[in-house]
Amino acid sequence: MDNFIAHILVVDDDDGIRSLVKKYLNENNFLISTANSAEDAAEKIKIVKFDLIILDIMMPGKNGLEFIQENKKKIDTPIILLTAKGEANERVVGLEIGADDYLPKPFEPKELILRIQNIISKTKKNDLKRVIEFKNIKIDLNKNLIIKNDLEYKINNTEKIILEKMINNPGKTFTREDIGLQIDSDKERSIDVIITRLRKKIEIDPKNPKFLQTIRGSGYVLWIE
Amino acid sequence: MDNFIAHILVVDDDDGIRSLVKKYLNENNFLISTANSAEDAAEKIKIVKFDLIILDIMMPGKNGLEFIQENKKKIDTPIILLTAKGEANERVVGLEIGADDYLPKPFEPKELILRIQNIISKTKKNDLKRVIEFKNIKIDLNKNLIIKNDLEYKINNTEKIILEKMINNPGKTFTREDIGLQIDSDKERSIDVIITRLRKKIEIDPKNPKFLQTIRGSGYVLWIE
DNA sequence: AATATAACTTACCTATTATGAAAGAACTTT
DNA sequence: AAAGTTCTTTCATAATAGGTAAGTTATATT
Repeated sequence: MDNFIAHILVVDDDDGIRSLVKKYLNENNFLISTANSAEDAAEKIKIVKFDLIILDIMMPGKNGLEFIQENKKKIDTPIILLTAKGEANERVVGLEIGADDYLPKPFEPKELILRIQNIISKTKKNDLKRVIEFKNIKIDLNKNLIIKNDLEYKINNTEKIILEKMINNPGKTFTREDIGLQIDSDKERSIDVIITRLRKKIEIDPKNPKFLQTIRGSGYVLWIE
Repeated sequence: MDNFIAHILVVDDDDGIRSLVKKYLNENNFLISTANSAEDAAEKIKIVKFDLIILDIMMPGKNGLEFIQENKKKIDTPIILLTAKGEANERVVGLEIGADDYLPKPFEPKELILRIQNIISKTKKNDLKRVIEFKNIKIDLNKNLIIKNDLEYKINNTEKIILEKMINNPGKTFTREDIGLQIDSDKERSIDVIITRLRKKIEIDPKNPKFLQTIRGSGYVLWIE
């Protein structure tokens, strides 16, 4: 009974809906937490890492869209929006600013489950790599180590956060802003410097980076293969 | 402007909606065919391979759900369902039997586009060529590299944009204006220069271009084979 | 063949962007 | 409090993009 599929945060100001959804999802093996406002939710996601957030758009105080705008980049938890029926405009905005899916009210509980499973399966299938190896380099995020030519280099927390993101999105270009959000810094110069340091550890020839490359005008990419 | 993103079949018994959707999607670079019934659609998919089907559920004769059940397994074209508002039940059934997404009426055209792009990108991602090889040349748009005779040449963003277009439309002549639009330049001479630079990287004998050829008075073509 | 038009090439210039080193500030650990 | 880390700042230098100009070459037109 304690073997849950996923931990979901349900954000809705309506007590009825919250408890209804909670009850139904509980019966279907999801672990549910709830929040009754965007502010409440913002607090909770600081503490717990959820697998999914179900978010009502219309709420007193901050609404769902505002919540997404403020938090989506920092967290990468998928979000399903609950929209009032017919509110096509809100759905558009929601998807544009980063919701992963939406569900127009009223919805069948069964549909909610389908949508949830769809999203969870997407995000769970690439479970995160912690140890990778390529060429003569081994990166071990569990031990905070990079091993290059049998030499061990320690990586600190910042470096680890960046590497973790990049390793799990090889080939994806990260802007300095992207990286900054992860490590909670808005100093672009600092990010340059951190990249330089990383290169010293990860690259065979740090002056001619093969793996951690610059995309001029855009940011940085990690190539592994 | 014969360069469509995707070929879409719109199935709806309502003339108004059909032509409206067709018009809007046309303006957004989709090639649209229409069918006014499930039966009609069934005929058309026998002949043409569409990239996507937009399907109204409620139609006289066979309805959308029946259409899916009878055809989904044979074809692997993704389907977006148009559902009447509030018909949660139909949505559930639709998703269960194989629709890929649904759109509750009324919808914003913009939302339709978003949904379409979402699905197309999933299915087409692997179709858009990012790495191609011919003769002794390999173009890797992911890594921004051209490899010729085992020598690596970096390509910058401008070159990449041009190459990407050309690679995905080999044999098509691009005017300088076409190219200029892509790279946001209206300087024809500049484009000459960029082509020259590209040839140095891509051609075995840049003075006698085999791949990136001039169509005098018109523009340039890329031949790959 | 003479002329006009179009395309190519080279070299140069400027603005932008990235890098590297070094030193100080902020934070942790001992 | 001292020592060690890590982040930030600054600044000088380097690399790159992409446009311009001008002479050269190729192609078409008469």
